[in-house]
Amino acid sequence: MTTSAFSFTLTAADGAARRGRFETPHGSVETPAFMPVGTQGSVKGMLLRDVEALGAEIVLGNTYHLFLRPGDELIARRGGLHRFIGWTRPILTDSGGFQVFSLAERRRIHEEGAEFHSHLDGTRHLLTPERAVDIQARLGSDVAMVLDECLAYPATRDEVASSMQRSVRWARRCRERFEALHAQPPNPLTRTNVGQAQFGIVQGGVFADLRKESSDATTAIGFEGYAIGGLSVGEPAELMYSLVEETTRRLPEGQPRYLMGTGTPEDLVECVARGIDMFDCVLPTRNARNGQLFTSRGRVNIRNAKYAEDDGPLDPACQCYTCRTHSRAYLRHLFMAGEMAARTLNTLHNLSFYLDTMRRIRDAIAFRSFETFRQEFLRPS
RNA sequence: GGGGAGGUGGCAGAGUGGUCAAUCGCAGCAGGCUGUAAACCUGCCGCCCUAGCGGCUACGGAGGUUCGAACCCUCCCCUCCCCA
Repeated sequence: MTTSAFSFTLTAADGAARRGRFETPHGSVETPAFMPVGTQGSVKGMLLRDVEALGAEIVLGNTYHLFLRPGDELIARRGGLHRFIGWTRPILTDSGGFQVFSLAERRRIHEEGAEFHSHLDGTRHLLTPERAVDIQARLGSDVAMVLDECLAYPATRDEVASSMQRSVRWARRCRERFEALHAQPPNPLTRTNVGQAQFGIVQGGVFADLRKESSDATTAIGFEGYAIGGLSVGEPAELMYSLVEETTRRLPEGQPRYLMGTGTPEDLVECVARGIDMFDCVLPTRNARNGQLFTSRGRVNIRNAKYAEDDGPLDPACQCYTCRTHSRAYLRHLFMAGEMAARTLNTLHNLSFYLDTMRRIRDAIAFRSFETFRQEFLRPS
């Protein structure tokens, strides 16, 4: 059994920016791509029907969350995550490595894996690299991530080095398990993983030499794609950009590069400029639910009193349903009144803005006008 | 007419001699959020300002007691409840 269902093709380049497409068992994804986050099998505040209508070609799911609830075996019995949630396009699952960071006070980490106290009921669970692979195989995502340790910023060089080296060892174990699973004929619990790809994750904090060491070690293992993890955790944006730039230079040209957990609209443009092909981030969805909207003219906090009688659209340059249909005054009213529709309309807009930005980025690369686009985007009128 | 309860910052509601510009909540104002424990979190919220253990005005009104009153006393105004 091979992983031949996954392939990546570069179709254009403009400077370091790349335009491409990857194929999965559930269809293709145009890159650079933004992947809405659907941690628990739902993009919060949205119907997946509408996420698809916005042009999202792939969404995220999370190993840790889906393992705890409703359980990966339950999902496998339903035919896998796609069938379970009613999403026919590609899905990428994160490994739970981010929860090693975000739930730090509820977990203990050792060589074998990460031990969590469930945030739901306190029960103890051991997430090992092998287990993370098995769970994602049962979920049947198109792209599975290796289990890594996402470290907090700042951290000392020694802490980052030993953590990064452990992430490499974990990546090796993940790959071995992945290949072992694919070497066996599909069984009822793993048939969902046919054609699944696995991405390695580069760590190394803000230390360029450690990033380099991690890149080399991770690419030596060999994955279908490579992610850059452990960034956008509080370090200055310029530092992140330079680390992204140095890291992508060491990654294989012909394989997708995924910057995990990033970022602001500006981050997307800046990191595409440095060779990134894939992004995911909770900012558009979370901030939407909290009243902050991303627009062509900057961020809008719809709670602000100055919008109470603003009859204009949220973003005059946006064609999404929210902007075509409703005024800022109405959106503010809905939000202040705590109406669910406020969250949905806001999320719809923010995702639309992100996905539209990616579309424009792709077009700009294809037309070799990416640098012009970038200058205009970062200097909004 | 008789009896009872009460009037505190936008609302609601603590406080009942000093550490009270006054708990908590709501509403309001502003900020934050980057592989989602997040429809969440933080700050401000009498007025003024050089924003401070700063100045001023304050707990229905007017007096009074006291070194000191939102808290005690007197009178007045007002509200609510019960019985006639």
